[in-house]
Amino acid sequence: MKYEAERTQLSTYLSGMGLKHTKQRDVILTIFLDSDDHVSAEDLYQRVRKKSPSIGYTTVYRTLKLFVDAGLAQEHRFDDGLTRYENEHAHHDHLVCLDCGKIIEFNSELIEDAQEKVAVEYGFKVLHHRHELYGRCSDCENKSQ
Amino acid sequence: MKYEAERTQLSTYLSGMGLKHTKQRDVILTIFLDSDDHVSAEDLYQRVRKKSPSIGYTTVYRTLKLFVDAGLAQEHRFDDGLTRYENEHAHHDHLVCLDCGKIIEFNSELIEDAQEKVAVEYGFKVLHHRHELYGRCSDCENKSQ
DNA sequence: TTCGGTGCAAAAGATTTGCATATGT
DNA sequence: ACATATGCAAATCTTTTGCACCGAA
Repeated sequence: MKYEAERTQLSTYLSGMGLKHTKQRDVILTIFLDSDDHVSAEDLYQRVRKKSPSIGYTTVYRTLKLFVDAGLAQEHRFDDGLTRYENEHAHHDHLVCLDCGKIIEFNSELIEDAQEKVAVEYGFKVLHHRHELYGRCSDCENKSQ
Repeated sequence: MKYEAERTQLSTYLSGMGLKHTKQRDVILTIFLDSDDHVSAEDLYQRVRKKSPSIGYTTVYRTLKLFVDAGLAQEHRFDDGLTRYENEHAHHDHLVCLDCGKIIEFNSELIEDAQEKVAVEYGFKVLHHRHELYGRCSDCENKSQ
């Protein structure tokens, strides 16, 4: 079964907190895991209602918060003013091409290490971070020359 | 006179765009430049009304947008859901405390270098970037233990 | 005098909460 | 049976807009 790890993680969290495992939570989890990286509550609600029209917006909203608490999702606020939820999978950062809009994921041990040094310097405990490089990808750079 | 450069920049922008130089804009600019780095419209309004109670929230709000257009301020949305405006100065990144909301600025040559390595690796030309570390500041970390 | 600016009130957009009912344990 | 979950409606919170009056150029 797909998403076994996530289901287990949620179940563990639910029983550990004396919370219930409901049909709604199951449906929402499945659709959330199948969605693009950054869904808003509204996005997800629209997808959920196609599959289960009886599920309300509030439940989707509260379930996303639950996922955050359970460590399955991260909340992010972007410049369009919407709160989006990101499926917490292997950490990565982004290169965003301002010409073609392409988004490239990257990972850099060097950056993570340097970041940790900064955190230590300020006595700051980092829980998560966001790092985005905006510019021109190689394709667009070549095209414009 | 303090803030001469900023005043000139604003005046130039205003006349260039056929806009007017008003008392309100002057008051708001002065207080904005004297404020901490990351003020929300509400923050600034509270300070402004102490000095000039007749100035409305809407004017503060619209004036901040004006500052952004004039290149005097940058709009920034952090993950706490508020829009904040920062006086546009030398580049820096942010540490954001998820408990108390404090925002600390930092600069790291190490990170900038590591970032450049990533860019080269992907043939990416970086024009600007955004790097935020979310977590707990030393004060909150100590408090909770 | 003319056109942008201001301030109020109200709209809009998104998130959050209260409450009666439904449901998992 | 009991405590949590759900779904609706309504409240909040923040950002934005409409409009009549004001004021700088």
